[in-house]
Amino acid sequence: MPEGHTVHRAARDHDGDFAGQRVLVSSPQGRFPAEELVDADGRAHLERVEAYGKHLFYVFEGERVVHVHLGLFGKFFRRRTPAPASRSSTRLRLEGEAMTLELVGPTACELVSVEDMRAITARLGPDPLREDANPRRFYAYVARAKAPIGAILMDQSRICGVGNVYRAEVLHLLRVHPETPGKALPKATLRAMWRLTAGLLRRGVEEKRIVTTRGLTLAKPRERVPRHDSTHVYRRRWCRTCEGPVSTYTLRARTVHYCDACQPLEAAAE
DNA sequence: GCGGTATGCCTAA
DNA sequence: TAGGCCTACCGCG
Repeated sequence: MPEGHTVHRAARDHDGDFAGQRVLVSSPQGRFPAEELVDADGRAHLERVEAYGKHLFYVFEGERVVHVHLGLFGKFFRRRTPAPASRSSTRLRLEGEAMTLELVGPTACELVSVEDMRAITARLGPDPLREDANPRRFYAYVARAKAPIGAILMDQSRICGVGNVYRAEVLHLLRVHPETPGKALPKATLRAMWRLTAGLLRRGVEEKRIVTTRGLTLAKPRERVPRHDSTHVYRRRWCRTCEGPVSTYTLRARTVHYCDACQPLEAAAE
């Protein structure tokens, strides 16, 4: 689940659940130093929760920040308070007035300072899900990059929040081959790429899952797009658009999915 | 119960 | 580029 949409949705939900409260903080698994954050009653005052790309920041009183990165396996379990007993693998547990949160399997869950938080976000490219995002940094880099666009989209220092699923789907919808060098892409295609990425990510935040089919509009409340129909090429054997075979190869240790017929290399590189 | 798989990313060589 | 981290889930038997 964890591409940018998951993280931004978590920030929104958790901010609503806990911001402004003295939250009971613990680490049933013992690998997060909750005792360094809490007062004698086991609680700490949470001011707000913020997302930047795939990074989450829980900002507590006193400029103390819990930095979370879900990695490949990380997952949240959100329940009403009082919640049932924690599973033993729970790295971080937050108990608020109405909701209780458990975090399992994250790559990062650490107590940092506000300066550390700034240093982390400073390393990231613009995030299409943030109001303050400036896509010009992305355009400027791609316009002179020899690197394939398929690699650039996954590079969090160039554009952040995009993962393997959105990469495959954005390139497919724009009919761009993943091996196209950045600088071969027309400016108009780049602008469309940013807008499409932002639109798909926003839809993901609302639907709490990645759906790139059936346009950018949200599914009707009860109309759940079946899993096998939620992407065009990602993890599919046959292209949803042309029904031809989906090709895969490994680029920087990640499997790229694309359709050779819909995304020819020449066409994209004019 | 076991083995394979996954939407990520860091480090060593 | 390969390996490691770390967990849930699913299909198979």
